[in-house]
Amino acid sequence: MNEGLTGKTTEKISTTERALLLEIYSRMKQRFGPLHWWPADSPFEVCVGAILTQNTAWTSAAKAIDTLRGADVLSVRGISEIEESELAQLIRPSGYFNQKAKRLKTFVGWLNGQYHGDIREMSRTPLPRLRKELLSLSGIGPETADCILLYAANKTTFVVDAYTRRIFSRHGLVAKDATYDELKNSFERRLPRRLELFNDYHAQIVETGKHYCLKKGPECEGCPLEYLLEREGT
DNA sequence: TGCCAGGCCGGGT
DNA sequence: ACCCGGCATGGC
Repeated sequence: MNEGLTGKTTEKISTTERALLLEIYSRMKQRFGPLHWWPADSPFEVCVGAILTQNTAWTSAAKAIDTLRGADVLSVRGISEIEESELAQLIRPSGYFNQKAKRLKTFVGWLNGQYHGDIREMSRTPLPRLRKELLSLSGIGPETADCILLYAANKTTFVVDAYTRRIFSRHGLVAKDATYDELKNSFERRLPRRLELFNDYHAQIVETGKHYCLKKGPECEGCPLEYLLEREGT
């Protein structure tokens, strides 16, 4: 029986654990098709979206992004030059607008100072160092950093979010209180280290979560992972 | 009406 | 090293 994907570094990785994660991916992909995330027109918009969607429904973040685009501010220069208080008003629909305005300012300030405001230049930095730099910014935590790394900078890093924890714990595959890094390492050690796989795997998880694993709402009926529950028996 | 959404920070223990 | 209150709008 599966003992769960605990992420302990001493744990041996069996071929069946790897196969299980790949099977889960296969079933999600059969359900939703390839998703080729992230929904954005440019790598910089990915970064903006990653900050604006923190603990917020994507539809709300998308509204704020549309407002920014409409105000012709959805660019490194645009965010850099606009007054922070004015920026906050533009992104009101995304919630936490004062905090997020500051976080966007922090991000572009760093991007300008370190990489001449150039995402491609940023992306040439090796993954471990770039991840540490992002995490050092106030307002960029592990999930936001990994989203930027994976979907804007094309780094092969696995993104963990609320859906990942909820889906995999609901199916008895991880502890409910597993930390971010435990979950991330668990996936990264078991899965082939391929950019396209990491990219689409997280996208499939979010799609699965939105359809079948909200806190309230539809149970697992029709969920691509529903078959995993049969062995639980309460 | 109240709860929830693709987190994170800062201060306290 | 954890724990918690705060942050805020929009949808159901």
